[in-house]
Amino acid sequence: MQKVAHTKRRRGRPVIPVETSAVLSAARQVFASAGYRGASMSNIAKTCGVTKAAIYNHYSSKESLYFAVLEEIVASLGGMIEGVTGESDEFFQSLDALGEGVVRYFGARPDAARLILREFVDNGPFQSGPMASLFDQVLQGVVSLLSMGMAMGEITSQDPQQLAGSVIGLHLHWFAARPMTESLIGADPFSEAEIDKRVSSVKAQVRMLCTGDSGIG
Amino acid sequence: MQKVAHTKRRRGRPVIPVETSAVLSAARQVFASAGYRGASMSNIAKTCGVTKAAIYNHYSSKESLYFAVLEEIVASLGGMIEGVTGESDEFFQSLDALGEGVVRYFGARPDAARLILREFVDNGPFQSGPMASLFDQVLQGVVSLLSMGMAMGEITSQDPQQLAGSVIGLHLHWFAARPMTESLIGADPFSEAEIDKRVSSVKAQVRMLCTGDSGIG
DNA sequence: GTCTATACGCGGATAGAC
DNA sequence: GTCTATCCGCGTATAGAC
Repeated sequence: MQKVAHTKRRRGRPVIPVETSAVLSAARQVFASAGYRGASMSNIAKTCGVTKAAIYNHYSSKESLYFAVLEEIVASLGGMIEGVTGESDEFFQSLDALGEGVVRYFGARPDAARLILREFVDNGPFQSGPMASLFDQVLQGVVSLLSMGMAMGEITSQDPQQLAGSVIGLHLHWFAARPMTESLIGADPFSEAEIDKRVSSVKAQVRMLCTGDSGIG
Repeated sequence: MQKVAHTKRRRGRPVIPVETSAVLSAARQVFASAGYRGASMSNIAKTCGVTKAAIYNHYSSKESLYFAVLEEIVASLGGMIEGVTGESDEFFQSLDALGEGVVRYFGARPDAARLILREFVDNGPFQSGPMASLFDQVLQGVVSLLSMGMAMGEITSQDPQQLAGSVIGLHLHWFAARPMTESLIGADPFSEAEIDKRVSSVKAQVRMLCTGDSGIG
């Protein structure tokens, strides 16, 4: 497919990055739904309409392809977080913005939460390998943020680690365990309407966990 | 191993279930840590000290062994839930007992939460196959319980499905994503001390989500 | 009932033509 | 850079001896 009329192939780096993005996208999808072990290069190749051998010209191994997928995700997620932090001076407005950002991010990218959660359930090579410190930083960042909220008197005093674990679980599980969520709400969790509902619920729930006040009334 | 002195083999069901339990236990462990695809019969066989062929005398296929593992888990979990329901007339005492029961169950069986969560992240054969209706019943049961609490005025009025999804996520994630939890608390989540801490935190958190009151003061 | 040996397919990775 | 063809190891499952 996608046979482009070409005369003699121009020299230098191609303007269109071949179809690396298509490969990455297919890989993301297959890794997310089957897991690292369950995914096969043949499957990924078929999904994006090339052959296995073609993929090996861009990625030296299955693992390197997998790493590329996860790197792109943590980079875009990190960028999103940077974008929303410091938007407001008020503590709970920042926390709301962060929660909304995360929910909308996972809502817009159905594979992301699943891939991240898999890394921890599988004790995967990305989270336990080169990026261990990066994930650890994120965790400690969440704990620090919550601890700061407690020190400021904004959050009811409690164990920040227990709170962090629950808040993260509450975010990831909804989008990662899709069949459960679908069965629960009887609708597509990734539809616009359902994402909006999740955003407002999560905001209220996080505030309830932090202060016992939903922040609505 | 486990060579029992025997003369002529007594007829009928053996008193000691051979070593089916050892196979099941090994299978549970390997399936939990590697996932269905990632687990291999050779690995399971090695773990319990028999050969692959021996396992096939007890279980006709890898899938049937996997099903046996999950059936045992849902049965014991269901039994535990039955045991704690109706222990008290007071709504939140029942809810506390249920939460504590679930946390202690997952805390005592490190593979359980992981296996259950995997089923939903993988859209696995157990949850999407013969036991779909069973899991659905559990989900609807949680929603019903929360809805009832709202009708009784015990729980602040909110979307019960959103609340159920978050509560379930909060329970499962902590024990299923072990490396994350370990990194978060810097200790073994399955140690007695940490389980106790989780129990009290979860109780307080669920009450916060339901009413905004931690129930402690 | 458990073992050894093996059939058979699939998955990751490479060689070499075009 | 992409293709076809192939190597090789691993995984499920079975056959047949003991």
